[in-house]
Amino acid sequence: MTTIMDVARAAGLSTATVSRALRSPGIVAEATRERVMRAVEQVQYRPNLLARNLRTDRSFAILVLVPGIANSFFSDVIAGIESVAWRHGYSVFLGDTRDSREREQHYEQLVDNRLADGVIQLSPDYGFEERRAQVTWPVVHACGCDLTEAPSVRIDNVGAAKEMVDHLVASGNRRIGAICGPRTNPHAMERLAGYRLGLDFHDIAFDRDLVRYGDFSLGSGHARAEELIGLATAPTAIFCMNDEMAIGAIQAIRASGRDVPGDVAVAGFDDIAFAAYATPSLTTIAQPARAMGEQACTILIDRIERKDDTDRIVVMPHTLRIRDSTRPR
Amino acid sequence: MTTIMDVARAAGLSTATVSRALRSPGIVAEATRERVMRAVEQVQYRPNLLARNLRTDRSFAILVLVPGIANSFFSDVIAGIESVAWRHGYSVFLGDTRDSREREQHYEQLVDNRLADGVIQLSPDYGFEERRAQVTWPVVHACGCDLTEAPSVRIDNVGAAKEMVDHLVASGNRRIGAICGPRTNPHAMERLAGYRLGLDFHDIAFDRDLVRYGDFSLGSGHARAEELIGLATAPTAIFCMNDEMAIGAIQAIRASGRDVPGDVAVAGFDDIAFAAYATPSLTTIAQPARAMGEQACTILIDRIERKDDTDRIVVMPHTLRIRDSTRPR
DNA sequence: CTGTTAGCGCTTTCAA
DNA sequence: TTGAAAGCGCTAACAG
Repeated sequence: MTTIMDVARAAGLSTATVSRALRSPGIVAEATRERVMRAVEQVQYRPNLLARNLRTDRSFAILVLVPGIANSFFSDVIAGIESVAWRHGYSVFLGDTRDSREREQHYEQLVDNRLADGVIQLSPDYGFEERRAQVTWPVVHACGCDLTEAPSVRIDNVGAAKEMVDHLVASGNRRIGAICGPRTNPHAMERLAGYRLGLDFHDIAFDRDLVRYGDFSLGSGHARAEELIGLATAPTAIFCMNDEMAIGAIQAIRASGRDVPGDVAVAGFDDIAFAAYATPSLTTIAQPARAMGEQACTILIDRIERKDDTDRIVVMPHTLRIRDSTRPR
Repeated sequence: MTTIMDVARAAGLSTATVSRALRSPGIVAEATRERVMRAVEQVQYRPNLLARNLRTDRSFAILVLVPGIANSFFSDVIAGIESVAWRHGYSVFLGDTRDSREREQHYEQLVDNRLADGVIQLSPDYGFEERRAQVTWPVVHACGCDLTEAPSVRIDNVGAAKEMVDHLVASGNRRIGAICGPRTNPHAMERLAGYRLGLDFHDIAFDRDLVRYGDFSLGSGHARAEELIGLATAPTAIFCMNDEMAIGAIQAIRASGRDVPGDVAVAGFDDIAFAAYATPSLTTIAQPARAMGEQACTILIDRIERKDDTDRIVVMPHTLRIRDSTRPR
């Protein structure tokens, strides 16, 4: 393995000059720089970033904490993060927490140990924030909720969910079921709050029997939908708190011989790529997943490089996308 | 920031002893170890892994090169990689190459620069292998093709595609279209080869008009399917080289007023989570994505740690999963 | 079993 | 504009 010493030797210069020529080309003489570059070529020099990072106490890496990489929405957010990180010369560590606090803390050690300069948290879990005081490195939430502290980026989950209920009511539904996420999930709870707000607004009594709790997976959407349509007074519409559950629900409803939206309308949340290609195409709330990742990463890098320390909370716009799964009958 | 010196001072020991107590607890006296641990607590010591890695010339990180993180199949493979890496104490760098050679090479610098110990390549592109001779770090392919050099893990793409054709023929189809991936993609080409093999086997003439080229996306499946069903002599079955395109195709076919599988049967490849929940549920070839990632990561770590240098090519089993989208009429 | 010491490869004063 | 030299925080001989 060649080192900066080899380059110095080959160029007949000191290591300091080689370092300068490589890092701040402006401060060395033109001719010197060329000699260095030639020597670099000649000995096939590849800087050892481990050494540079140790010396400068920077790693130019960020850690992304994601509850589950296989989730379509999250992978879109990550794609956004990656593109900004790439543009700024940062690498990204992927930390799949699987909603486990143990894994999360283990991964945070990367920052503690100087292997990463900061973290982007995709989980809305604000429990993280309780330890915020002891956390010395920069953190930003890419998918925050109302209670998430700054800096963070999020959408108005409550407002979006209420809009969806408005739409379902406007389409002729008054008996509206919900397939929620886990009770411990802030996104799920905020969307549920928006759902209740919507019902109240339209003077529809809340019926706890019409609310089921899934885990954001296709399978749970399927299972919970079967329960709902099996009810004595089944709902005419089901609002699922993410698209995966909605797609699972559609399948369950059709398998029972019912039509979507003919017998039961179904709505989702997120607008993942599959939503537009579901059969029938899925009405949902579009979150700008990619842009949220880009925003979060920009904020994080600004903080790492101390270009901006203001505690921003960026609320991104969402869009109600009406498709066939809720077309009025 | 506290260092190993602070711990040594607090414990009244040398830094060497502290290092030993932390790294190989067995070789220091019980009492000493306890003193160290107490001191670590007391000064809130967090080892600087940058320094350790520099000293040991290891990074305990691997680089995963993926053509597109948002692809469901790839994110499953990554989940498998991550779980094995985690178990062995390795972190994973995510390199989204977007099929760009420039990005790929940029990311490879991480290994060149000692920030990663090895790489797992998810792209089947064997062009990478041409440079293999100059590549000094360990590489393993998690989704190889026939031409991929060892070490790699893959499935029998040709055989699997042929099996699918067998199934379609057995279900009463003789006019079978194909929606392929890009001509430059080895997986696409191997599956196409299997498709032709299947046709030959059943004495069905190959009709180039029945083969369309997409890019593995939902949208391209939709577009190419529209072309196929618009043909004067439209196919009675369409074999898509991945599930995304198959799901896009199903939507296009149904939107045209035709029934799946009634008028046109549709098959996919991969068996991503959405396949079983498509409407109708999608017949496909199941690849053990997660297990492939696990295998690849195990092989890579074995090589990094020189526990096993044999040039293995692991061929994983695939499964034809017959679902509603191809049920015989 | 523990301490002393010499670096790992780089950047960055300080002097020239 | 360049060089000498110190040192980032850690590990691993080598002694004792």
